[in-house]
Amino acid sequence: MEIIAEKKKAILESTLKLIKENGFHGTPMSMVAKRAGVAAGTIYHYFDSKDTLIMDLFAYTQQQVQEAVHKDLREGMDLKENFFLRWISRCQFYIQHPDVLFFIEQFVSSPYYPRCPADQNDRIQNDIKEFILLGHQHGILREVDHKLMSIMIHSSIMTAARVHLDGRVQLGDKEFQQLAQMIWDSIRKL
Amino acid sequence: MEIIAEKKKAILESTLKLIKENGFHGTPMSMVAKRAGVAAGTIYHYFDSKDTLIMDLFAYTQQQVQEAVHKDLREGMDLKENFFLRWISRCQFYIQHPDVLFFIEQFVSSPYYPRCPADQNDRIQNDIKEFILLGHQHGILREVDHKLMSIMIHSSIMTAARVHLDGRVQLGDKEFQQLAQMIWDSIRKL
DNA sequence: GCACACCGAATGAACGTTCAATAGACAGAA
DNA sequence: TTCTGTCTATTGAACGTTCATTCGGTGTGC
Repeated sequence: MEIIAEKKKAILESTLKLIKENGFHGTPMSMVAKRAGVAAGTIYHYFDSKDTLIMDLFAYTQQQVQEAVHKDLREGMDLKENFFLRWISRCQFYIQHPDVLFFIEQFVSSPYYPRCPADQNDRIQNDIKEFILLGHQHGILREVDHKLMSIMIHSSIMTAARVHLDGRVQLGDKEFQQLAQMIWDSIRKL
Repeated sequence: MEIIAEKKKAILESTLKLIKENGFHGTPMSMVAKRAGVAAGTIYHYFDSKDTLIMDLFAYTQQQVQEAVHKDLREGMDLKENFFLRWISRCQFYIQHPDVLFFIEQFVSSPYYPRCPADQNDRIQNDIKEFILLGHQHGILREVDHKLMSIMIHSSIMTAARVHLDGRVQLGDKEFQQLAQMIWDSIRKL
């Protein structure tokens, strides 16, 4: 766990916010610099280029998500509880951090994504996958490729969070439970 | 149904392909012009700006998707058959037209999307929604907001197609059936 | 001779990146 | 303590490129 220099962090955070507001293109380096309270040149002290800034930002957000979800986990839960907790806390994280959600969405459907190392790609779904493997061992989940399953789950989480943030549908406790139940029913053996 | 001038269509199609290859930024108007076999200025005869070109392209792809799905529909299917057919044929359309999928993905997670009229936003899920309403009337589907449900369904389709195209998981007939079944089980009353 | 589709070089603004210059921190030498 | 040199962090004006857009002009059909 590397300690990130204050200015470096400021740069990452401003980029995150600006990309949410203006998209990848809409955010020139000069704007990032201004928002972060540094000079344009300073960015290049920490990052080789705009591209690597964005790639690094992806790794940075990944780490944030993972930490947030792990914080909520407890011992001694059965698989279903475990699933509900993971699904809901991840969804809530995205809702509390819209900039992270928007950035990840934009990143994964951009030409940047395929360029980053496969193991990092997958880290998004890593703890989901670990959970699925367990479920398969117990014979509770359907016999579906676990990679496919984990991606489908993660996509459902992001979609739900997105819909809520867009204001298209308000998600409260009841809806979280409903959604988690829906996805749970889609992966478990009936 | 407007008849689209040949050059206009060529411009739309090249933009679609180029955006798939290079993303929104990576595709300058000059490149679009070259690929479409027209002069740069010609683009501005048909479109006010790059922005409106992209917005129009969105409407254009929407229409393509809708036509493709409707072609497959037959009369006298029960709700489950209906759902399977819609889910699978839409997924297959995206797989056969990766550029459409990539463009839509990129578009909806960009600052362009919120800028287009709400009714057009929703047309993506329009026929899905119509189906859901029917299912609700028959008491077959869960009591979940139909807007939410239709978005979740559409997202599952796009995700599946995407995973297949990325080569992360090969989808054959068996997998399509499995997936449609999963999603079906997530929306129906158990 | 008017209207329309089309061309493509020219324009000007925006943007990523560079770099010479400055300031500060720190270590060792005197 | 003071001086000196080195290294790093930072600055922001300047550079060169790229790119969306414009516009004067050409060709074609009516």
